[in-house]
Amino acid sequence: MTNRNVVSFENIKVACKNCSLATLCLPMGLSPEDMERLDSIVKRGRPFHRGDHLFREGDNLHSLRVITSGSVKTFTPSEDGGEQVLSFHLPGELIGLDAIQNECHACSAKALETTAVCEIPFHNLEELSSSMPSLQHQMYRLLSREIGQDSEMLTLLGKKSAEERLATFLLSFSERFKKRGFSATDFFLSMSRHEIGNYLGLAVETVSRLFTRFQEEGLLHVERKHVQLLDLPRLATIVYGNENGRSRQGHL
Amino acid sequence: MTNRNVVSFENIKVACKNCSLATLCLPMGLSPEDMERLDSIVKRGRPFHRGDHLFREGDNLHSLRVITSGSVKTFTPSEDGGEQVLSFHLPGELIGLDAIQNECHACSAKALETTAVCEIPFHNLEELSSSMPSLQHQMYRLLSREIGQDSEMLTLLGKKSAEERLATFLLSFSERFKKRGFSATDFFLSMSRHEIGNYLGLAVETVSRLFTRFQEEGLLHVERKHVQLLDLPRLATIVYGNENGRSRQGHL
DNA sequence: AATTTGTATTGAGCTTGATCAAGTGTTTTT
DNA sequence: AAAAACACTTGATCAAGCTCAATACAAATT
Repeated sequence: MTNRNVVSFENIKVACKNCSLATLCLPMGLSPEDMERLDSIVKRGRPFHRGDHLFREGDNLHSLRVITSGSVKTFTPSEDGGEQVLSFHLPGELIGLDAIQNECHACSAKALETTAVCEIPFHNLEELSSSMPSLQHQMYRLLSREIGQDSEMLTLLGKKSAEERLATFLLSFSERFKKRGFSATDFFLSMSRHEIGNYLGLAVETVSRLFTRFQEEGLLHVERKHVQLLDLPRLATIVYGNENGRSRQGHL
Repeated sequence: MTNRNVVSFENIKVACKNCSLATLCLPMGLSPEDMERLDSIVKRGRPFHRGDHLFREGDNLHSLRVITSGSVKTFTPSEDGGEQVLSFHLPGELIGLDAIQNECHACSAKALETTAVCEIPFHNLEELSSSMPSLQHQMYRLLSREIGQDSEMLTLLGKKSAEERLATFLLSFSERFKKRGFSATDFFLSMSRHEIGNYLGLAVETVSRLFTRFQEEGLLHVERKHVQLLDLPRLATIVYGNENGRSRQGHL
């Protein structure tokens, strides 16, 4: 017997128009009618748990996914069990874009904590965007943004010191949490030191030492995953130069 | 008096359908009719000379550009005169994709030698792709490909040793030249050692030393910009591991 | 042809951050 | 509650690759 009072996940239908993330997410800038059309192809499934794969390298591309709560890392596994963390994703962010090229995922994605996502079947999205210029435009913008973000990361890995890398990392999360209505100075990082190091091209030990040093210098307070940024201006100075930003490596 | 026998650049109209790069370029996979429509919005201007900017960081996005001959580097200049080279582009490659997000170029592009390009006004392209699903699809694919390439570069900068970086660089050019009908083992690099180092996150001196060492080890012959790869298999071993690929830094 | 300027190579020494190793604290399993 | 597994921190040492410096070579300019 089906109990009408039981709310099953399949029945939970949070529409884009009611979603607090709409201004950060794919529907950004769409008219209410367009949003409704987009909404009709979006699927909202059951949540993933810490460590679950959202998809694996080599999987066929079925859907793009938007994080609605929780967080995710994307990474390219290598034969020998190692991996390169490509990025960490927060609510409102679209993942799977690198799979469009070959209709096959080029990286894996794993939930860092309990995580809910909206799935957008790519075939439907493509079709819909064909008849909805505003959606097509938004797709171009999001794809382009991803490229721009990757470029910043290239600069980080190519030119910045360990100190600058961690400061950049922390400020990036600060801003992203702020945009989502959370504190810019007090937050929990869902990933391990190991994953931070991997992402930033540093050894775990270096990350750990830097956290300790930053704390000694009064830049932040850290206790395990809980981070409180105590001096945003000084962190910004480390990242963007001025008296503090002592960058390695030469000019061209 | 206008001499009808003088061919001016404005009159040179190499259509996509006659272009040898069509299979690598934006029109890839379009039907002849669709290609014709795309062709109608493409502009072919006069060539750029070595050192000329195709566009600068901060310029408004007018057009995407495809290299038709020559080569280009894209880079983000930093206040202090330094720069991060983001990538080197060969004929058939589309540049300017990172500008779609803000309709403003996020990097600069400079010709490394005499270089010709096709310009595709983005506004027209977007409009056209709205009524041409195959073109929209191709745009999604190209944007996605760029993201995938950036990810590979992140792995290179985050995990690979200097040796692996240069070997990867050389094999990448080898393959790209081959795709364009040139020799995979004998080619000229149009960029300086400085630019190679910048791109690979290495000092010029390291690049120079590696070229010397690779030559001593019989992997290649190099004289200034002229490179001859003598042992592709061994270069591949450096890049993709096996007995040779001694990579720094740990697994997760 | 000679000078200047820019680019590449080579050497010596140093620094940043990796590696190795041990120890502490936390979480999960039994 | 104890044990095991895991994550993080801290210390000591080492090396890859950067910096500085000198030189060689090529291209451009006079």
